[in-house]
Amino acid sequence: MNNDQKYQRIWQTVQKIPAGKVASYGQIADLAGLPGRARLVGKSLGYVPKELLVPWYRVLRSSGQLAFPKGSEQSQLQTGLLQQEDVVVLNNRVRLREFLWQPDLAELLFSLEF
DNA sequence: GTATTGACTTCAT
DNA sequence: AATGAAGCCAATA
Repeated sequence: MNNDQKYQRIWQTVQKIPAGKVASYGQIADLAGLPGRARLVGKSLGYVPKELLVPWYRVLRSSGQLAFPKGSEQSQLQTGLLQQEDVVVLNNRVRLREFLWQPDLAELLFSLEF
């Protein structure tokens, strides 16, 4: 399996995150069938083609922290996009107890059909 | 080949 | 709660 395919799977998986919810890099890696590859997920989100419409901003660290430093250009953009869908971002962090995406696995894996 | 890098995660302070 | 070390692993160089 080549890189493009891995990236495609990651992007597809990220597209399944519903508006108003967030997921962690590691979680997306697992769901995409690439366990242990959290860092690859981050990398691939930097490569999303602009015409593809992947909600990269719904992906955060396992701690709920945004991946970018507080106050950075990117973190501000991400915060804005999340707040547009009523996700509360406080101090560069999202409350996972409230906003973490918890998909039905059987349904999700079927809908992905790798 | 080896070495470094990183939109990460976990565990121990 | 915050910080840092160690672990992680594919992609690059």
